[in-house]
Amino acid sequence: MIAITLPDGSVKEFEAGSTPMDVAKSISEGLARNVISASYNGTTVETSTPLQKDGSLILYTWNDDAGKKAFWHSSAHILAQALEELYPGVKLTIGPAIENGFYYDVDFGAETVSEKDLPAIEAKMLEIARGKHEFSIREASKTEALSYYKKQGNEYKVELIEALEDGSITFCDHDTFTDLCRGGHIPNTGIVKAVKLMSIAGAYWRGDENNTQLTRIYGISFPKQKDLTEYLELLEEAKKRDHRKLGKELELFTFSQKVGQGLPLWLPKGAALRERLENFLKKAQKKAGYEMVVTPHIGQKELYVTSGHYAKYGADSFQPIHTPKEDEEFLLKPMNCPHHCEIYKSGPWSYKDLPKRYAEFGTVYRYEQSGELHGLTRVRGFTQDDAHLFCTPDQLDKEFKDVIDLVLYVFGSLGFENFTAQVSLRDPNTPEKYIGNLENWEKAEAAILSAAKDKGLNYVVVEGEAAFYGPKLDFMVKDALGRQWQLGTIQVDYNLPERFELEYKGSDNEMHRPIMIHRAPFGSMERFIAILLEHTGGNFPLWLMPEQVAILSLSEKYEKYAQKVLNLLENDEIRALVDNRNETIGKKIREAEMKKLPYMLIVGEQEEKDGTVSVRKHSHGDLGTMTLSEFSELINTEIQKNIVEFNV
RNA sequence: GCCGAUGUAGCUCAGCUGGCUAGAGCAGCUGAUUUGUAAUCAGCAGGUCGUGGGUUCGAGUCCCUCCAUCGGCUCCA
Repeated sequence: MIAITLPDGSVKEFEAGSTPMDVAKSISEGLARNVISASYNGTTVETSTPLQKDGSLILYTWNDDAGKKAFWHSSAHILAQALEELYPGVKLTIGPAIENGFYYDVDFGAETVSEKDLPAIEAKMLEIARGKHEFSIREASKTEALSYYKKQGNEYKVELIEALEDGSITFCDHDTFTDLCRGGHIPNTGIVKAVKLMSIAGAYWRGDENNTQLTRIYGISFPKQKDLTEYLELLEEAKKRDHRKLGKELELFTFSQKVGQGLPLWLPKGAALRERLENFLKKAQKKAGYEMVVTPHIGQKELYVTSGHYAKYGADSFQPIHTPKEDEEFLLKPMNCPHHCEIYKSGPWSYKDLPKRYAEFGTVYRYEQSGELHGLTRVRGFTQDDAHLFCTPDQLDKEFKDVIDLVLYVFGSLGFENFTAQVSLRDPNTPEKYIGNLENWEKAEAAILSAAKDKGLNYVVVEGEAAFYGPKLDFMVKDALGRQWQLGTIQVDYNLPERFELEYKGSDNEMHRPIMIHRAPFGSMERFIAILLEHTGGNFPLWLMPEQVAILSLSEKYEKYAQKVLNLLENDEIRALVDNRNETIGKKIREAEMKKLPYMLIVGEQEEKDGTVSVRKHSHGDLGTMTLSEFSELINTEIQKNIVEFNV
């Protein structure tokens, strides 16, 4: 007999060799029907794995993340079998579960498979699923495993197996299909009732662009057809919040083939929104002791040679600008830091002058690969809400923490609650990617980790995500489709001060090197506004709205009164417009609703007589009649509600 | 940059296997209407079918080049 501990703490005795499914059956028949995966002593097991010793068992259903993972991983096996049947000779590589669904990377050889082929593959998958084939794990020796795939001529699986230890290799079988697999499947294929193959894409073997490009097929599957329908509806809803679509509809920004790809053009309403955001941050920065600076959009090549940017990115950047004079080369600035270093260098500083905090909404240009451009979230010309802090080692911790507070203030004020704090460290295996010495890197990384810890941030650590000059604390936010984007960033840098030979005089009358903090709470205006658009669906907080109120005249007869209302609102610094077109009130309301105008004021005979307005709120409907001062108060209360002052 | 897809009027889209002067709705303009909480009616105008080449008696439709966009990969100072 073995003792099995369940998540509620209860311990039950079972015969050795009982399976998680047996345990589920002993608890309830309903659970046995729904259990699709399990973990034993912290390791994923099959529901059919015989348990031989005491331990703690967790049973998973579709409602658990681990259950979904097993479900989708198993679906990837079904996809692989379908592909083998439809495309004999296809070489399988890897097929994991992902956040939403699964994919399988395969090598089709000379054959081209496109989206048109997906329905046929889906049909095959469902046919296999309906066969209710059981998944079963078996162990295999390394020799056996190697010879199996060598016979198939599958060099990818051979490479994978060669990296595995003999004795730890398992295969998973179902129906006629076999795959190298470490386990974690649902009991049988029949549980998969709905499948949708989403897209097809190229993906490099092992994520390295020097390797063969494989074909990746993305899919998602569900235990009920209804779940799939709901998921697809959710995706449709998300598409409505796409910032590219909303940006066009709300007349915020546009692109022009003639100007060039990745170079956004800000329309009047977008520019107004942007300016408001800038002012919001400027105000907080002023309180936090920042000073604004302004630097040019280009700089001599030498500047970037000094900073290291030229060596690192020179070949992949916009190429140098040549002047009539020979041997003169300028680069479009890809970053503001070198310029700010030179500002620091413009005067001698004592430790009493530090920290210096130079801020600039600095526009930079980076030659991003064409396939990488994406609306406003990845562009070639963008404006960073940049600042560089130069401080003494003693000041570093406090300065860093103050910046964290500022970033949290910005995120909080704009409603970004679901962000991930990510400590981005260097990859110790690729030192050639970074400048500076190890000692400085370790100091910088330690500074970030301890500040993040002290601040109680819930953060993840990711190696290999650091900038080439220093580690970062990044604030990641997801877009409407769940893709993660880096918005705010704070970086500790010991290297640029060294390269630019920055100094200050210490209390010991000796020269010392300051430490530099790079930081951008928004990240860039472009990306921040894009993500803000997707989060709010275009319904920005009232204080940010380019237009807050539309005054809709019932007919042209009331134009004078509408104009009077407009003037009074403008006196209260409320942004309003008059719609006095020769259209029905229904149409004016409809258009104002579609433009997401927060408030509509309807004025007609009655209102003019009483000196009132009839108030309608976007997506809430009629709020009734009120006097203008009542309305003014209503709207100002709402505006104030959103604005929290930044306290240092 | 790589893999796959897409590109028709300002916007959203139709145009089957190549065949008369390329269509619709919305937006625009003109006129009528002067309106009470999500589309008033009528008329008019608007397109080198992304670009350049090719096949063909004939190309929006087939083939190639390039450009841009979309979904991924790689990259992201």
